[in-house]
Amino acid sequence: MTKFLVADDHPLFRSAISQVLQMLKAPCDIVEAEDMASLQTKLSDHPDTALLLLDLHMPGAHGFSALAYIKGQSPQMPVLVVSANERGDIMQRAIELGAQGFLPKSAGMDTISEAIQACLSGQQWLPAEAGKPGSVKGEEKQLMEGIAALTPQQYLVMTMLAEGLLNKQIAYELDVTEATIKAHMTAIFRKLGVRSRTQAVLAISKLNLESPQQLESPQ
Amino acid sequence: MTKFLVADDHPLFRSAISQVLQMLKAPCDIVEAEDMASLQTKLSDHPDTALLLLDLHMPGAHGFSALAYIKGQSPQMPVLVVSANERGDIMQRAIELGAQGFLPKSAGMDTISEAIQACLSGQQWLPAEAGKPGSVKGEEKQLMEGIAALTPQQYLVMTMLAEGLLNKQIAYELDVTEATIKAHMTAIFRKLGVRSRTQAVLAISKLNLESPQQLESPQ
DNA sequence: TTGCTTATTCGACTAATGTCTAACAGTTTG
DNA sequence: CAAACTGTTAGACATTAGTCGAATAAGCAA
Repeated sequence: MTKFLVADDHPLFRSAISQVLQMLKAPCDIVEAEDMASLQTKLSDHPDTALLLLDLHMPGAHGFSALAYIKGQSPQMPVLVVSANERGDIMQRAIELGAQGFLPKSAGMDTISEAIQACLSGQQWLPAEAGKPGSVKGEEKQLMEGIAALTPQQYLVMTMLAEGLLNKQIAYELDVTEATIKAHMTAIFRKLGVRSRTQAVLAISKLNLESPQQLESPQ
Repeated sequence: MTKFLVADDHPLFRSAISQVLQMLKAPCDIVEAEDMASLQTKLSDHPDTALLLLDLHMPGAHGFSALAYIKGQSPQMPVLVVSANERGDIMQRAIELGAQGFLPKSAGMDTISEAIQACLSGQQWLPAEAGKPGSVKGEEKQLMEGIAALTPQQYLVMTMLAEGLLNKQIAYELDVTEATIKAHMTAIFRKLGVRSRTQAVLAISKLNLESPQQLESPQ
Protein backbone atom coordinates (compact mmCIF):
# COMPACT_ATOMS: atom_id res chain seq x y z
CA MET A 1 0.00 0.00 0.00
CA THR A 2 1.38 3.41 -0.97
CA LYS A 3 1.93 5.65 2.03
CA PHE A 4 1.79 9.45 1.83
CA LEU A 5 2.71 12.10 4.37
CA VAL A 6 0.89 15.41 4.03
CA ALA A 7 2.45 18.31 5.98
CA ASP A 8 0.41 21.52 5.88
CA ASP A 9 -1.04 23.72 8.60
CA HIS A 10 -4.27 24.32 6.70
CA PRO A 11 -6.73 21.52 7.59
CA LEU A 12 -8.84 22.30 4.57
CA PHE A 13 -5.91 21.94 2.25
CA ARG A 14 -4.81 18.70 3.91
CA SER A 15 -8.21 17.16 3.36
CA ALA A 16 -8.34 18.34 -0.24
CA ILE A 17 -4.92 16.85 -0.94
CA SER A 18 -5.94 13.63 0.77
CA GLN A 19 -8.97 13.40 -1.46
CA VAL A 20 -6.85 13.72 -4.57
CA LEU A 21 -4.45 11.09 -3.26
CA GLN A 22 -7.26 8.62 -2.66
CA MET A 23 -8.65 9.16 -6.14
CA LEU A 24 -5.16 8.68 -7.53
CA LYS A 25 -3.90 5.63 -5.64
CA ALA A 26 -6.96 3.69 -4.60
CA PRO A 27 -5.64 1.83 -1.55
CA CYS A 28 -3.28 4.25 0.16
CA ASP A 29 -2.26 5.28 3.63
CA ILE A 30 -2.31 8.99 4.36
CA VAL A 31 -0.56 10.49 7.37
CA GLU A 32 -1.02 14.15 8.18
CA ALA A 33 1.17 16.64 10.01
CA GLU A 34 0.24 20.20 10.91
CA ASP A 35 3.53 21.54 12.22
CA MET A 36 7.23 20.75 12.20
CA ALA A 37 7.13 18.98 15.56
CA SER A 38 4.51 16.48 14.48
CA LEU A 39 6.18 16.12 11.09
CA GLN A 40 9.39 14.96 12.74
CA THR A 41 7.48 12.40 14.78
CA LYS A 42 5.50 11.12 11.80
CA LEU A 43 8.63 10.92 9.70
CA SER A 44 10.40 8.61 12.12
CA ASP A 45 7.19 6.61 12.69
CA HIS A 46 6.72 6.06 8.96
CA PRO A 47 10.10 5.57 7.27
CA ASP A 48 8.38 3.68 4.43
CA THR A 49 6.58 6.80 3.20
CA ALA A 50 6.50 6.91 -0.59
CA LEU A 51 6.16 10.69 -0.86
CA LEU A 52 6.16 13.66 1.49
CA LEU A 53 4.01 16.63 0.44
CA LEU A 54 5.53 19.54 2.33
CA ASP A 55 4.27 23.07 2.80
CA LEU A 56 7.02 25.55 3.57
CA HIS A 57 4.81 27.85 5.64
CA MET A 58 4.08 25.67 8.63
CA PRO A 59 4.44 26.75 12.24
CA GLY A 60 7.98 25.97 13.31
CA ALA A 61 9.19 25.92 9.73
CA HIS A 62 11.13 28.94 8.55
CA GLY A 63 10.99 28.76 4.81
CA PHE A 64 13.53 26.46 3.25
CA SER A 65 15.00 25.53 6.59
CA ALA A 66 12.22 22.96 6.91
CA LEU A 67 13.16 21.33 3.62
CA ALA A 68 16.84 21.40 4.46
CA TYR A 69 16.19 19.80 7.82
CA ILE A 70 13.98 17.06 6.41
CA LYS A 71 16.51 16.21 3.73
CA GLY A 72 19.17 16.03 6.41
CA GLN A 73 17.12 13.59 8.46
CA SER A 74 15.83 11.49 5.59
CA PRO A 75 18.03 12.11 2.55
CA GLN A 76 16.36 9.44 0.42
CA MET A 77 12.79 10.56 1.13
CA PRO A 78 11.13 12.07 -1.97
CA VAL A 79 9.68 15.50 -1.10
CA LEU A 80 7.13 17.40 -3.15
CA VAL A 81 7.19 20.99 -1.95
CA VAL A 82 3.71 22.56 -1.92
CA SER A 83 3.49 26.32 -1.60
CA ALA A 84 1.30 29.29 -2.39
CA ASN A 85 4.43 30.97 -3.67
CA GLU A 86 4.58 31.08 -7.45
CA ARG A 87 7.94 32.66 -7.93
CA GLY A 88 10.21 30.83 -10.29
CA ASP A 89 13.33 31.41 -8.25
CA ILE A 90 11.66 29.92 -5.16
CA MET A 91 10.71 26.83 -7.17
CA GLN A 92 14.22 26.50 -8.51
CA ARG A 93 15.70 26.85 -5.05
CA ALA A 94 13.49 24.09 -3.70
CA ILE A 95 14.80 21.73 -6.36
CA GLU A 96 18.37 22.73 -5.63
CA LEU A 97 17.82 21.93 -1.98
CA GLY A 98 16.79 18.38 -2.80
CA ALA A 99 13.07 18.55 -3.44
CA GLN A 100 11.67 16.11 -5.98
CA GLY A 101 9.21 18.69 -7.28
CA PHE A 102 7.39 21.95 -6.63
CA LEU A 103 3.60 22.29 -6.67
CA PRO A 104 1.89 25.70 -6.53
CA LYS A 105 -1.27 25.70 -4.46
CA SER A 106 -3.08 27.32 -7.35
CA ALA A 107 -2.72 24.08 -9.33
CA GLY A 108 -5.78 22.19 -10.52
CA MET A 109 -6.60 18.56 -9.80
CA ASP A 110 -5.05 17.22 -12.97
CA THR A 111 -1.84 19.13 -12.39
CA ILE A 112 -1.65 17.83 -8.84
CA SER A 113 -2.15 14.25 -10.01
CA GLU A 114 0.49 14.72 -12.65
CA ALA A 115 3.00 16.10 -10.16
CA ILE A 116 2.44 13.35 -7.61
CA GLN A 117 2.75 10.58 -10.16
CA ALA A 118 5.90 12.09 -11.60
CA CYS A 119 7.47 12.26 -8.14
CA LEU A 120 6.39 8.70 -7.32
CA SER A 121 8.08 7.43 -10.46
CA GLY A 122 11.30 9.14 -9.49
CA GLN A 123 11.05 12.06 -11.89
CA GLN A 124 11.44 15.70 -11.03
CA TRP A 125 8.39 17.89 -11.55
CA LEU A 126 8.08 21.64 -11.98
CA PRO A 127 5.05 23.61 -13.17
CA ALA A 128 5.16 24.86 -16.72
CA GLU A 129 5.18 28.42 -15.41
CA ALA A 130 8.46 27.80 -13.59
CA GLY A 131 10.39 29.15 -16.51
CA LYS A 132 8.46 32.37 -16.93
CA PRO A 133 8.13 33.56 -13.32
CA GLY A 134 11.87 33.21 -13.09
CA SER A 135 11.70 36.60 -14.71
CA VAL A 136 9.68 37.90 -11.78
CA LYS A 137 12.79 38.21 -9.72
CA GLY A 138 14.65 39.27 -12.82
CA GLU A 139 12.19 42.10 -13.35
CA GLU A 140 12.49 43.23 -9.77
CA LYS A 141 16.23 43.00 -9.88
CA GLN A 142 16.30 44.98 -13.11
CA LEU A 143 14.08 47.56 -11.47
CA MET A 144 16.42 47.91 -8.51
CA GLU A 145 19.43 48.22 -10.76
CA GLY A 146 17.59 50.76 -12.84
CA ILE A 147 16.80 52.92 -9.84
CA ALA A 148 20.40 52.63 -8.69
CA ALA A 149 21.51 53.86 -12.12
CA LEU A 150 19.43 57.04 -11.95
CA THR A 151 21.22 60.37 -11.69
CA PRO A 152 20.33 62.53 -8.66
CA GLN A 153 18.12 64.78 -10.73
CA GLN A 154 16.41 61.82 -12.34
CA TYR A 155 15.80 60.27 -8.95
CA LEU A 156 14.24 63.50 -7.75
CA VAL A 157 11.98 63.58 -10.80
CA MET A 158 11.03 59.96 -10.21
CA THR A 159 10.06 60.76 -6.63
CA MET A 160 7.78 63.53 -7.78
CA LEU A 161 6.33 61.27 -10.45
CA ALA A 162 5.53 58.76 -7.70
CA GLU A 163 3.58 61.50 -5.94
CA GLY A 164 1.28 61.85 -8.90
CA LEU A 165 2.58 65.20 -10.13
CA LEU A 166 2.27 66.32 -13.75
CA ASN A 167 5.37 67.09 -15.80
CA LYS A 168 4.32 70.71 -15.70
CA GLN A 169 4.17 70.72 -11.92
CA ILE A 170 7.54 68.99 -11.59
CA ALA A 171 9.08 71.51 -13.97
CA TYR A 172 7.74 74.38 -11.88
CA GLU A 173 9.03 72.86 -8.64
CA LEU A 174 12.51 72.29 -10.06
CA ASP A 175 12.54 75.58 -11.96
CA VAL A 176 13.26 74.06 -15.37
CA THR A 177 11.14 73.77 -18.50
CA GLU A 178 8.68 71.00 -19.11
CA ALA A 179 10.82 69.75 -21.98
CA THR A 180 13.57 68.97 -19.52
CA ILE A 181 11.28 66.92 -17.34
CA LYS A 182 10.12 65.02 -20.39
CA ALA A 183 13.70 64.20 -21.27
CA HIS A 184 14.27 62.98 -17.72
CA MET A 185 11.14 60.89 -17.92
CA THR A 186 12.33 59.20 -21.07
CA ALA A 187 15.64 58.39 -19.39
CA ILE A 188 13.89 57.12 -16.25
CA PHE A 189 11.60 54.87 -18.27
CA ARG A 190 14.58 53.37 -20.10
CA LYS A 191 16.47 52.63 -16.91
CA LEU A 192 13.43 51.19 -15.16
CA GLY A 193 12.54 49.05 -18.13
CA VAL A 194 9.05 50.49 -18.61
CA ARG A 195 7.35 52.28 -21.47
CA SER A 196 5.06 54.81 -19.83
CA ARG A 197 4.60 56.79 -16.64
CA THR A 198 1.72 54.55 -15.70
CA GLN A 199 3.96 51.49 -15.76
CA ALA A 200 6.66 53.41 -13.91
CA VAL A 201 4.26 54.25 -11.09
CA LEU A 202 3.15 50.62 -10.93
CA ALA A 203 6.73 49.40 -10.73
CA ILE A 204 7.70 51.90 -8.05
CA SER A 205 4.64 51.29 -5.91
CA LYS A 206 5.42 47.57 -5.86
CA LEU A 207 8.61 48.39 -4.01
CA ASN A 208 6.95 50.93 -1.73
CA LEU A 209 4.15 48.94 -0.17
CA GLU A 210 5.16 49.83 3.33
CA SER A 211 5.81 53.52 2.98
CA PRO A 212 2.80 55.80 3.17
CA GLN A 213 1.76 57.40 -0.08
CA GLN A 214 -0.14 60.64 -0.06
CA LEU A 215 -3.34 60.49 -1.98
CA GLU A 216 -4.39 64.12 -2.06
CA SER A 217 -3.53 65.92 -5.25
CA PRO A 218 -1.41 69.02 -4.70
CA GLN A 219 -3.19 70.99 -7.38
CA MET B 1 -32.36 24.97 -1.06
CA THR B 2 -29.52 27.12 0.24
CA LYS B 3 -27.37 28.51 -2.54
CA PHE B 4 -23.69 29.34 -2.08
CA LEU B 5 -21.26 31.17 -4.36
CA VAL B 6 -17.60 30.25 -3.94
CA ALA B 7 -15.13 32.66 -5.55
CA ASP B 8 -11.51 31.52 -5.39
CA ASP B 9 -8.89 30.94 -8.06
CA HIS B 10 -7.55 27.79 -6.42
CA PRO B 11 -9.53 24.81 -7.72
CA LEU B 12 -8.42 22.66 -4.80
CA PHE B 13 -9.65 25.18 -2.28
CA ARG B 14 -12.96 25.57 -4.08
CA SER B 15 -13.58 21.85 -3.93
CA ALA B 16 -12.57 21.68 -0.28
CA ILE B 17 -14.95 24.51 0.62
CA SER B 18 -17.70 22.87 -1.41
CA GLN B 19 -17.21 19.68 0.55
CA VAL B 20 -17.60 21.52 3.84
CA LEU B 21 -20.72 23.26 2.57
CA GLN B 22 -22.33 19.99 1.57
CA MET B 23 -21.60 18.47 4.96
CA LEU B 24 -23.04 21.56 6.59
CA LYS B 25 -26.22 22.14 4.59
CA ALA B 26 -27.18 18.79 3.17
CA PRO B 27 -29.19 19.88 0.12
CA CYS B 28 -27.44 22.95 -1.16
CA ASP B 29 -26.56 24.55 -4.47
CA ILE B 30 -22.92 25.55 -4.95
CA VAL B 31 -21.83 27.91 -7.71
CA GLU B 32 -18.13 28.49 -8.30
CA ALA B 33 -16.23 31.44 -9.78
CA GLU B 34 -12.53 31.54 -10.49
CA ASP B 35 -12.03 35.17 -11.43
CA MET B 36 -13.74 38.53 -11.18
CA ALA B 37 -15.28 38.29 -14.64
CA SER B 38 -17.05 35.01 -13.93
CA LEU B 39 -17.97 36.21 -10.45
CA GLN B 40 -19.85 39.16 -11.93
CA THR B 41 -21.74 36.84 -14.26
CA LYS B 42 -22.56 34.34 -11.54
CA LEU B 43 -23.66 37.10 -9.20
CA SER B 44 -26.24 38.43 -11.61
CA ASP B 45 -27.30 34.89 -12.60
CA HIS B 46 -27.85 33.92 -8.97
CA PRO B 47 -29.28 36.88 -7.06
CA ASP B 48 -30.84 34.46 -4.55
CA THR B 49 -27.42 33.40 -3.26
CA ALA B 50 -27.48 32.97 0.52
CA LEU B 51 -23.77 33.61 1.03
CA LEU B 52 -20.79 34.59 -1.09
CA LEU B 53 -17.44 33.22 -0.03
CA LEU B 54 -14.95 35.60 -1.57
CA ASP B 55 -11.20 35.32 -1.90
CA LEU B 56 -9.52 38.69 -2.30
CA HIS B 57 -6.62 37.34 -4.36
CA MET B 58 -8.39 36.40 -7.55
CA PRO B 59 -7.27 37.37 -11.05
CA GLY B 60 -8.90 40.67 -11.90
CA ALA B 61 -9.33 41.56 -8.23
CA HIS B 62 -7.02 44.12 -6.71
CA GLY B 63 -7.28 43.56 -2.99
CA PHE B 64 -10.23 45.21 -1.35
CA SER B 65 -11.36 46.76 -4.60
CA ALA B 66 -13.07 43.45 -5.37
CA LEU B 67 -15.05 43.60 -2.13
CA ALA B 68 -15.91 47.25 -2.64
CA TYR B 69 -17.16 46.55 -6.13
CA ILE B 70 -19.24 43.54 -5.12
CA LYS B 71 -20.84 45.46 -2.27
CA GLY B 72 -21.59 48.24 -4.71
CA GLN B 73 -23.29 45.86 -7.13
CA SER B 74 -25.10 43.73 -4.55
CA PRO B 75 -25.26 45.68 -1.28
CA GLN B 76 -27.53 43.21 0.44
CA MET B 77 -25.51 40.11 -0.47
CA PRO B 78 -23.78 38.64 2.60
CA VAL B 79 -20.09 38.23 1.88
CA LEU B 80 -17.70 36.06 3.86
CA VAL B 81 -14.19 37.15 2.94
CA VAL B 82 -11.79 34.22 2.74
CA SER B 83 -8.10 35.01 2.70
CA ALA B 84 -4.72 33.59 3.54
CA ASN B 85 -4.04 36.88 5.25
CA GLU B 86 -4.14 36.65 9.03
CA ARG B 87 -3.54 40.25 9.95
CA GLY B 88 -6.02 41.63 12.43
CA ASP B 89 -6.27 45.01 10.79
CA ILE B 90 -6.96 43.42 7.43
CA MET B 91 -9.80 41.42 8.94
CA GLN B 92 -11.19 44.52 10.61
CA ARG B 93 -10.99 46.43 7.38
CA ALA B 94 -12.97 43.78 5.55
CA ILE B 95 -15.76 44.11 8.10
CA GLU B 96 -15.74 47.89 7.93
CA LEU B 97 -15.99 47.67 4.17
CA GLY B 98 -19.19 45.67 4.40
CA ALA B 99 -18.13 42.05 4.73
CA GLN B 100 -20.28 39.81 6.92
CA GLY B 101 -17.25 37.96 8.19
CA PHE B 102 -13.60 37.10 7.66
CA LEU B 103 -12.30 33.55 7.44
CA PRO B 104 -8.56 32.80 7.42
CA LYS B 105 -7.63 29.95 5.11
CA SER B 106 -5.78 28.34 7.98
CA ALA B 107 -9.09 27.70 9.73
CA GLY B 108 -10.19 24.18 10.56
CA MET B 109 -13.43 22.50 9.48
CA ASP B 110 -15.28 23.34 12.65
CA THR B 111 -14.21 26.97 12.49
CA ILE B 112 -15.31 27.17 8.88
CA SER B 113 -18.69 25.66 9.71
CA GLU B 114 -19.09 28.08 12.58
CA ALA B 115 -18.25 31.08 10.43
CA ILE B 116 -20.61 30.09 7.63
CA GLN B 117 -23.50 29.41 9.96
CA ALA B 118 -22.97 32.70 11.76
CA CYS B 119 -23.01 34.57 8.45
CA LEU B 120 -26.11 32.69 7.27
CA SER B 121 -27.96 33.68 10.43
CA GLY B 122 -27.09 37.31 9.85
CA GLN B 123 -24.37 37.58 12.47
CA GLN B 124 -20.93 38.96 11.91
CA TRP B 125 -18.05 36.56 12.35
CA LEU B 126 -14.40 37.19 13.02
CA PRO B 127 -11.72 34.76 14.16
CA ALA B 128 -10.63 35.06 17.76
CA GLU B 129 -7.26 36.41 16.64
CA ALA B 130 -8.83 39.52 15.15
CA GLY B 131 -7.68 41.90 17.77
CA LYS B 132 -7.58 45.62 17.55
CA PRO B 133 -9.88 47.56 15.28
CA GLY B 134 -7.69 49.44 12.84
CA SER B 135 -9.93 52.10 11.44
CA VAL B 136 -10.22 52.78 7.76
CA LYS B 137 -9.17 56.31 7.03
CA GLY B 138 -11.76 58.63 5.62
CA GLU B 139 -9.65 59.20 2.56
CA GLU B 140 -9.47 55.49 1.89
CA LYS B 141 -13.16 55.08 2.58
CA GLN B 142 -13.94 57.68 -0.06
CA LEU B 143 -11.81 55.73 -2.50
CA MET B 144 -13.69 52.54 -1.69
CA GLU B 145 -17.00 54.27 -2.21
CA GLY B 146 -15.74 55.51 -5.53
CA ILE B 147 -14.80 52.02 -6.64
CA ALA B 148 -18.17 50.75 -5.45
CA ALA B 149 -19.84 53.33 -7.66
CA LEU B 150 -18.09 52.12 -10.81
CA THR B 151 -20.12 50.42 -13.50
CA PRO B 152 -19.02 46.92 -14.56
CA GLN B 153 -17.34 48.21 -17.69
CA GLN B 154 -15.62 50.96 -15.76
CA TYR B 155 -14.33 48.46 -13.22
CA LEU B 156 -12.93 46.36 -16.03
CA VAL B 157 -11.22 49.37 -17.54
CA MET B 158 -9.81 50.26 -14.13
CA THR B 159 -8.24 46.84 -13.70
CA MET B 160 -6.63 47.11 -17.11
CA LEU B 161 -5.38 50.56 -16.20
CA ALA B 162 -3.86 48.99 -13.11
CA GLU B 163 -2.03 46.56 -15.39
CA GLY B 164 -0.25 49.49 -17.01
CA LEU B 165 -2.03 49.27 -20.36
CA LEU B 166 -2.41 52.21 -22.71
CA ASN B 167 -5.88 53.47 -23.65
CA LYS B 168 -5.20 52.16 -27.13
CA GLN B 169 -4.43 48.68 -25.82
CA ILE B 170 -7.50 48.63 -23.58
CA ALA B 171 -9.65 49.74 -26.50
CA TYR B 172 -8.30 46.90 -28.64
CA GLU B 173 -8.88 44.32 -25.89
CA LEU B 174 -12.46 45.44 -25.32
CA ASP B 175 -13.14 45.97 -29.02
CA VAL B 176 -14.25 49.58 -28.69
CA THR B 177 -12.67 52.82 -29.85
CA GLU B 178 -10.07 54.70 -27.90
CA ALA B 179 -12.52 57.56 -27.41
CA THR B 180 -14.74 55.23 -25.40
CA ILE B 181 -11.91 54.25 -23.09
CA LYS B 182 -11.04 57.89 -22.60
CA ALA B 183 -14.61 58.61 -21.60
CA HIS B 184 -14.49 55.73 -19.11
CA MET B 185 -11.23 57.05 -17.75
CA THR B 186 -12.73 60.45 -17.14
CA ALA B 187 -15.64 58.86 -15.30
CA ILE B 188 -13.29 56.64 -13.27
CA PHE B 189 -11.13 59.61 -12.27
CA ARG B 190 -14.19 61.51 -11.10
CA LYS B 191 -15.47 58.65 -8.99
CA LEU B 192 -12.07 57.90 -7.49
CA GLY B 193 -11.44 61.54 -6.76
CA VAL B 194 -8.24 61.84 -8.79
CA ARG B 195 -7.21 63.96 -11.73
CA SER B 196 -4.97 61.74 -13.84
CA ARG B 197 -4.22 58.12 -14.59
CA THR B 198 -1.00 58.42 -12.64
CA GLN B 199 -2.89 59.38 -9.49
CA ALA B 200 -5.44 56.66 -10.17
CA VAL B 201 -2.73 54.01 -10.28
CA LEU B 202 -1.26 55.35 -7.04
CA ALA B 203 -4.65 55.23 -5.35
CA ILE B 204 -5.39 51.70 -6.51
CA SER B 205 -2.01 50.36 -5.46
CA LYS B 206 -2.69 51.71 -1.98
CA LEU B 207 -5.41 49.11 -1.65
CA ASN B 208 -3.13 46.28 -2.60
CA LEU B 209 -3.04 43.80 0.23
CA GLU B 210 -0.05 41.96 -0.98
CA SER B 211 2.69 42.59 1.48
CA PRO B 212 6.20 41.78 0.33
CA GLN B 213 6.94 38.26 1.48
CA GLN B 214 10.43 37.94 2.76
CA LEU B 215 12.02 34.81 1.43
CA GLU B 216 13.85 32.79 4.03
CA SER B 217 17.41 31.93 3.32
CA PRO B 218 18.35 28.29 3.80
CA GLN B 219 20.50 27.95 6.86
C1' DT C 1 -47.12 53.19 -23.68
C1' DT C 2 -44.56 57.44 -22.51
C1' DG C 3 -41.04 59.71 -20.24
C1' DC C 4 -36.98 59.53 -17.30
C1' DT C 5 -32.59 57.79 -16.04
C1' DT C 6 -28.32 55.55 -16.94
C1' DA C 7 -24.68 52.78 -19.16
C1' DT C 8 -22.15 52.71 -23.12
C1' DT C 9 -20.47 54.49 -27.03
C1' DC C 10 -18.11 57.91 -30.08
C1' DG C 11 -16.14 62.35 -32.63
C1' DA C 12 -13.90 66.65 -32.18
C1' DC C 13 -11.02 69.41 -29.67
C1' DT C 14 -7.45 70.61 -26.09
C1' DA C 15 -3.85 69.29 -22.94
C1' DA C 16 -0.32 66.37 -21.53
C1' DT C 17 3.07 63.05 -22.52
C1' DG C 18 7.02 61.03 -24.91
C1' DT C 19 10.94 60.87 -28.65
C1' DC C 20 14.49 62.73 -31.25
C1' DT C 21 18.26 65.72 -31.99
C1' DA C 22 21.37 68.72 -30.07
C1' DA C 23 23.55 72.47 -27.44
C1' DC C 24 26.38 73.48 -23.38
C1' DA C 25 29.17 73.04 -19.23
C1' DG C 26 31.93 70.21 -16.33
C1' DT C 27 34.42 66.30 -15.84
C1' DT C 28 37.80 62.64 -17.01
C1' DT C 29 41.07 60.46 -20.04
C1' DG C 30 44.83 60.06 -23.44
C1' DC D 1 45.92 70.55 -24.40
C1' DA D 2 42.48 67.93 -26.83
C1' DA D 3 39.19 64.31 -27.13
C1' DA D 4 35.74 61.68 -25.11
C1' DC D 5 32.26 61.35 -21.83
C1' DT D 6 28.35 62.76 -18.84
C1' DG D 7 24.61 65.33 -16.75
C1' DT D 8 21.55 68.83 -17.65
C1' DT D 9 19.06 71.56 -20.45
C1' DA D 10 15.81 72.57 -24.59
C1' DG D 11 13.06 72.93 -29.14
C1' DA D 12 10.51 70.51 -32.73
C1' DC D 13 7.62 66.97 -33.54
C1' DA D 14 4.65 62.78 -32.86
C1' DT D 15 1.82 60.23 -29.85
C1' DT D 16 -1.16 59.59 -26.07
C1' DA D 17 -4.32 61.23 -22.64
C1' DG D 18 -8.31 63.81 -21.12
C1' DT D 19 -12.71 66.86 -21.67
C1' DC D 20 -16.95 68.07 -23.67
C1' DG D 21 -21.08 67.36 -25.98
C1' DA D 22 -24.05 64.13 -27.90
C1' DA D 23 -26.20 59.85 -29.89
C1' DT D 24 -27.92 55.24 -28.93
C1' DA D 25 -29.92 51.69 -26.32
C1' DA D 26 -31.62 49.47 -22.31
C1' DG D 27 -34.02 49.50 -17.94
C1' DC D 28 -37.55 51.49 -15.08
C1' DA D 29 -41.43 54.31 -13.04
C1' DA D 30 -45.67 56.52 -13.74
